[in-house]
Amino acid sequence: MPAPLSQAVEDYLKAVYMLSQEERPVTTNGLAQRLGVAPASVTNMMKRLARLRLVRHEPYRGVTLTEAGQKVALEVIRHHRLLELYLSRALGVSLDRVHGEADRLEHVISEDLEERIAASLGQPDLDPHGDPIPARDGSVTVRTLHPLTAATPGQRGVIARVSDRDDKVVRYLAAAGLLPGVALEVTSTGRRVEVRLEGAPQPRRLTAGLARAIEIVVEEPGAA
Amino acid sequence: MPAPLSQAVEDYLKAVYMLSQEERPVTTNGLAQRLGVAPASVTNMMKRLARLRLVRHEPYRGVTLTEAGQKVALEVIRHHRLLELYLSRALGVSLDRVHGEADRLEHVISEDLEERIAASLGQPDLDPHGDPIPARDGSVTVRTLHPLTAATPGQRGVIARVSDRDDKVVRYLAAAGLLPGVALEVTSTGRRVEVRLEGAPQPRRLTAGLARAIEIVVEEPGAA
DNA sequence: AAACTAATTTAGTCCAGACTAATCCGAGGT
DNA sequence: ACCTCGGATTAGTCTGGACTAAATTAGTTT
Repeated sequence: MPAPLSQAVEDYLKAVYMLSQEERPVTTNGLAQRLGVAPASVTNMMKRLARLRLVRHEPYRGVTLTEAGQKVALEVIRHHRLLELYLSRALGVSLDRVHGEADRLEHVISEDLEERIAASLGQPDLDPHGDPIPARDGSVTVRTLHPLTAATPGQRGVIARVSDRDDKVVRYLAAAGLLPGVALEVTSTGRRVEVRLEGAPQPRRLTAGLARAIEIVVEEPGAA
Repeated sequence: MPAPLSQAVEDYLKAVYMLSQEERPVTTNGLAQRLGVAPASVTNMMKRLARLRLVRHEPYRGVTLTEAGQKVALEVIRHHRLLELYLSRALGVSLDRVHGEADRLEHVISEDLEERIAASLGQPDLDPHGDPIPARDGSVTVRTLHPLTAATPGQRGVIARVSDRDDKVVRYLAAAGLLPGVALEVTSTGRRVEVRLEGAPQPRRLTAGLARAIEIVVEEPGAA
């Protein structure tokens, strides 16, 4: 059996996967920034991961995950998102804290525990921020979402995802009731987006940073 | 604020505390064996911990925890035992697996999560093996228990504790129904101990290794 | 095509935590 | 008082994972 992977290795692989979802190619600097680490440290680790056949590293060009590397990344992400949902649902941990807690727990739970958590949640497929939970076999159900920043005035929709990157942002959004599942109408766009929550009389203005953290599913007026 | 302590440091402090409960002085070899590490590594770490004022180290004599060191150890043990109980109760993890799982989780849960777990269990004071869970303030309620190996024939009692050191042993005992809370009568002692469980017609013979893992509270015939 | 710039990689260092091999105490038996 | 022997410590090495400073490369600009 292969030696167990360190927490650091898991973190790097997870970061490569997540960055590759948002921008190609995945750069050294991008990873360094995401991980809060010096670029040289990233290069170093990428060489190690390449030796382990977990990534392909084209010097100066970027990095991609191999099959094996992606498998590890998805496993860690599955842990992370299951834990977020579990902590939120079963223990009432607030939405802005589940991310940090899960970041540490994700590396230490056994497959047995993972499965028990998944079972107790009914094999869910979305975490509390609206991100998909990869299945045990590594498959991910993708939804096509619309960033709130790209909405047009008059559009109605439902919040589908709230980025968990910055817990300050999450804390603010949660306090304002801007959570996955909440219906809203976009009343004005531009530098700042204005939305009116379902049932609320007043629209509410969001800073660019807040709006960027939200994605919605647009309501089809006459969908089947 | 002091730098956060590494997992290794927490493990060593926990081991010092637990060993000191069973034998004085706490020796380098004892720790090495307990931690599955070479004696030289222990000496090394003890010097580091002494510099951090977490232990007092008398070279060639042994080691004791300082106030600060004991506080850390009890905190980790509290985490460990709360987690064991939680995993067992809330997620149905089997008794022989909770220990290993908790050994990894104990280092990564926040104080907030610790408190939520404790609350959801009703601030318990015993873990599923019958070991006391230290309170938040570091106080530990000690019970006087009798090792099964020291019992005399005819004594009746209730299993109060099952050592979690060796999960093979725990697995066996759990399968045999020898768990905390179970009433029994000691039918014969010596090299091998024989006990009859409450309601069982046949006594059951235990190897020395199994008997050593069990402690009981002896039934007072006419207690007030 | 040459030069500049920003990103990347290399080179060298550090610390934590483990190891082995060699040395050193200290307690008990003579 | 001395020797011996097992436990403890020192000395030296290794690996993982981080850092800074210096060198290199790719892409853009002129």
